[in-house]
Amino acid sequence: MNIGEASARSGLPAKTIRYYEEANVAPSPARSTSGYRDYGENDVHLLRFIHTARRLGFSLEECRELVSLYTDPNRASADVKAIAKRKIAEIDRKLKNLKSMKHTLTTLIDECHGDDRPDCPILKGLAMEEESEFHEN
Amino acid sequence: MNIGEASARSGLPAKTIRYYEEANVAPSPARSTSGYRDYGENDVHLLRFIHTARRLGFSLEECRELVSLYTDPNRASADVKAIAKRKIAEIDRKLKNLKSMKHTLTTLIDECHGDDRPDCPILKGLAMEEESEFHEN
DNA sequence: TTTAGAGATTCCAGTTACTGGAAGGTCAAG
DNA sequence: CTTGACCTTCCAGTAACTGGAATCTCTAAA
Repeated sequence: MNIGEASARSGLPAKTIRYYEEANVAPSPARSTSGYRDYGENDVHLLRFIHTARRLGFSLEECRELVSLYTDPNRASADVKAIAKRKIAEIDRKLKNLKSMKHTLTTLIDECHGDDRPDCPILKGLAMEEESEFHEN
Repeated sequence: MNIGEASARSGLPAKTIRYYEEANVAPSPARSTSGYRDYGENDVHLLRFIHTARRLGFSLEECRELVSLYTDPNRASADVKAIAKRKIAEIDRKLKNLKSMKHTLTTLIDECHGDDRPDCPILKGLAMEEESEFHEN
């Protein structure tokens, strides 16, 4: 099948599929005489696999790792588990920071009357001297 | 004060301060005869303001907006409130997706025995045909 | 048969928000 | 006077694409 169909069936834009191929994440399929990429069912599976991994927050680098684990019949599931665990820890950090951000903004908004008067607690809150309760990204 | 001190006092790396200046987010301070940037207290306030806004998840574009609101004595706090509200909605979307990601990964990990056997539920989960329960980024 | 349109190809540029490094100028201390 | 820390500018690179230009190729209709 052409890249358009592979795109429709994997959910990845054609441009992105080409980019992934260039970046050695997605497979390099056979080419037709006219140079069109020709994908098979297995390729679509792999593209969907990558798509899902990306949406789960894995970087392209991690996807490369995951794909090689996926295609390697001798892989150890312990390797995969370790990657997934690292990812969860990272997600927890992000959740923590986002919650803190939301709290700060919500507090700020609650204190803001939102009229046309020129003093605004949100701007004041952003300008505060002390460190806020969240650190790092 | 030199950029190094402004950096220490605002928490922003010197490189980043220069970049912000180039990007019209941070102020362009006066220069000494030798070309060194010379920051004042107000500049440091503004840099801290920008730093906080960035950590709260505002893009540089939004920071530009916020800074102009901050420095404009005729600003309406309603404008600021609107930006903050947009930001909160965005944070909520991110929280939702991250939670969903975490749930999926946790489920996958729980099912994974993590030994050296070659079949791994995580990889299987990633390869599943059906759409997962989360959509968009 | 021609022709229009969709879809394919490659390559180049731009995005966001920095970060690193090179090459060189300046400043204060010893 | 030299050393080392600090400053300057500029160039390149990062991640993960996205958009656009110029150019094929394929299919179906007039």
